[in-house]
Amino acid sequence: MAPVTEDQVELVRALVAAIPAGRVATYGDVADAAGLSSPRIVGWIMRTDSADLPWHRVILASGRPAAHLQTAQLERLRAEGVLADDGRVRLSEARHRF
DNA sequence: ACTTTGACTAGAA
DNA sequence: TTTCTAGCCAAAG
Repeated sequence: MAPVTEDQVELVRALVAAIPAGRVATYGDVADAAGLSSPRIVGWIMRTDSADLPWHRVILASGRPAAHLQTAQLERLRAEGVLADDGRVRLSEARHRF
C-alpha cells in the first residue's frame, strides 16, 4: 500500500464526522474504512487535527476511550445515549458500521 | 539516517 | 479479566 495521501486523511476526517450521535467506531474500523494499513495512522491524524471532529466517538478496540481522554469521553458519550459498563462502552450495541 | 514516541490492535500468558 | 509482547507506521528529535 502506498504511503498515506491527503485523500486518505480527508477520508478519515469525513468518516469520523459521519459517525452519528449515539454511535461509536474503533480506530481499527476507521483505518479499515479509509484504507489505511494501521490504526496508529488514525491515532496520529486525530492527535494532529481533531479540532472540528467528534473525536469522542472514536474509541479503542477494547471499548475504552484513549487513556488520557477516558473521563471526558465517557461523560460525553453517556450524554449522547451510548451505553457503557463501568467505563467500558458496549461495542456490540453502540459500534457504528460503515 | 537512526532512535524514540504515540489518541492502536491481536494474540498469548 | 488483566498484563505483556510483537507488529504496526508516520512524525519528531
